Amino acid sequence: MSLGRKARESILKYIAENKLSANDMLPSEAALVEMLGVSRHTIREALALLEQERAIYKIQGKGTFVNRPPIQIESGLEKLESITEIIRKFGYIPGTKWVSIEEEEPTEDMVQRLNLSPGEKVVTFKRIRTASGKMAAFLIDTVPVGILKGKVPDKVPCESMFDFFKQHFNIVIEYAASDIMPSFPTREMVDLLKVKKNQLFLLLHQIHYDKGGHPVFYSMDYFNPEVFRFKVNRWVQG
Amino acid sequence: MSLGRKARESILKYIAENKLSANDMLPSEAALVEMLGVSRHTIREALALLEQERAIYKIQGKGTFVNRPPIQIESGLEKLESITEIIRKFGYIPGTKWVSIEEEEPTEDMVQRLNLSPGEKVVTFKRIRTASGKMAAFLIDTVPVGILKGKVPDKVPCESMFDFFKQHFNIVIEYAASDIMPSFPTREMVDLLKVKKNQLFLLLHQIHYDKGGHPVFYSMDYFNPEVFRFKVNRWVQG
DNA sequence: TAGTGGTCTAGACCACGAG
DNA sequence: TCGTGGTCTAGACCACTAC
Repeated sequence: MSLGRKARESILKYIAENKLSANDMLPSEAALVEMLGVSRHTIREALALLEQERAIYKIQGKGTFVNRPPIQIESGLEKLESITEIIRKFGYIPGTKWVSIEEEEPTEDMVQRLNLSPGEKVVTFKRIRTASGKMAAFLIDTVPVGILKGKVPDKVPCESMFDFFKQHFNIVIEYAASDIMPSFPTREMVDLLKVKKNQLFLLLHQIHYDKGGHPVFYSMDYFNPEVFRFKVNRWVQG
Repeated sequence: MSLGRKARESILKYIAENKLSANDMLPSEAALVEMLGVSRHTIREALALLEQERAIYKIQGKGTFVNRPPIQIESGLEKLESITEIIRKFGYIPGTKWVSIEEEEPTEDMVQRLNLSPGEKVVTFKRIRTASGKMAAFLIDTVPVGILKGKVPDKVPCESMFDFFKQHFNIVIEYAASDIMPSFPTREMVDLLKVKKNQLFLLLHQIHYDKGGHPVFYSMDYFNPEVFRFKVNRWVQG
């Protein structure tokens, strides 16, 4: 953990211990330098982090102030996390049941969305995710064979596709463009999961991109709303 | 204009003049220091700006690279807009059919969510929103009478509640915490809207806050997914 | 005038990636 | 091993706010 991160923690601790509330002024940067024994650059790094999180705000010439607290800090759908992380955050134990890994011809849609080369096939991964044993989500991930270096893996040793791409192909997912919609289960899900035909699911269609903006994989995630409460934090202008 | 900003311009100019394209490597930070005659700190400031704009990306140990330019991101649910604006953005003509405006006793939930004073009542606004005549959404807005200065309006002269609060009470909505879930229509909706009992809706439960972080109103919005395609842009870490 | 955050410099060492 | 970006220090001056 960097000194900047540590300074961030210390400042948060200071706010809590001294019971600072909305619009209270923090110690000046010079004072924080003395208090925490680090350089001003490091203090400003910590303050920049807190400002990004909307925990504080600065006014030149006046000082640094605590932001209105009642804004919930809980992160919502706008933050891209692996489903494993999300299940843990909800206090459940994540589990996975593999359904299938198959090489397929891509649909026209997929060719466009994943920017596939002519003739390039895709590999489809199907999984059931569980939260403390309860059916939480049904996941269909579609990956170009090119990304997998032409090989169709017979096993994926990771809980999360993010870890899989990071560890085996050094690809870091950074961004996902998601369509979100209500949905009934597919016939396959009714058979596999023993859910009712008219049970409600939240369906996310997502294209995942790496740092360079290249599409890496497509996913169709059916979430069980009885397990998850989905949140979105929405800002004007942002 | 700061040196950092100027350096940003110079780097963009460099990219254009040397015709760098996606994934081409930029000169190293040390090289840019020499080229532009400023300190490394300033160069890093300029690069941070460009990285935020997603014009470039960095990989530690390797270098700094030009990003793929056409990463144009349609704004999604994470941006808070009035439904009127959203309908317009989809190319439809927004319309409103008023259902009712009624003063009510708040539920316990509502007392907590809207931080109501003891005994404070709420006013419930029910509307049908249409998009070029098609049923687009069913909206239930719940407002503390305190916000309305104790009066129950018999009409709302605005298309959007945001405009209503801005124009009549000088309250600017800045943020909403939303729960998002799939839903069937309520019995009221089935009667009013002539929709099928098992038609799918996307339901958003939202608390709207003003700039000061005070809750202003609660809304339950049932969206017709046949009219809207909902998007969320999701980032790692952000 | 004094105190605050904003910008900038010069220099150092560390962590990562590739040959 | 070398070059890259990541982190950190010490010190300087500027711009804005308040008194």
